[in-house]
Amino acid sequence: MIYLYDSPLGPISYEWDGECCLRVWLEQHDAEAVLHDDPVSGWLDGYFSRKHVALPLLAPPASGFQEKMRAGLLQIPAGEVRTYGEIAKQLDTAPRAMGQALGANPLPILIPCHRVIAADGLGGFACGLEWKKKLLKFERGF
DNA sequence: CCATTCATAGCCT
DNA sequence: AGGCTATGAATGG
Repeated sequence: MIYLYDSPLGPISYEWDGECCLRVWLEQHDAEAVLHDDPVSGWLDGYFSRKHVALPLLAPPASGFQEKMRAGLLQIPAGEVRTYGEIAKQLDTAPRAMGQALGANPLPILIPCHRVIAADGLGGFACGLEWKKKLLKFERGF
């Protein structure tokens, strides 16, 4: 089931099967219902009110690498950023692979892929650069 | 200082 | 298997 969450930064849709969060869109996808009583919306409430809430159960990573990447990203404190290169070194992989894996990440925001930027500029963002800018701007207030 | 090139590893078709 | 990156470092003008 896909739900819609109306965040201060824009519409967020997510698929929730009652157990774990399967995927997240940074747009009004094909939301079938508006619900505010599951761990995902609870986490989003916490995020946007700058409180720490435990992550809901997430869809299992598609690969072992994505699992490592997830763990690495979750170590980044809110309001801070890393470069693709730094994460790559930490995970003992190549910077380019990071972009690929991050772009394939089905769970933006929950997995804070927006806190990863290029060594010189902003880098890219699968769901639109505007979101990345907005999220980083929001997190600067942490 | 800008443009091009290449090494690199994981993802998609 | 081959092509495509949300990169980065090195090179050449």
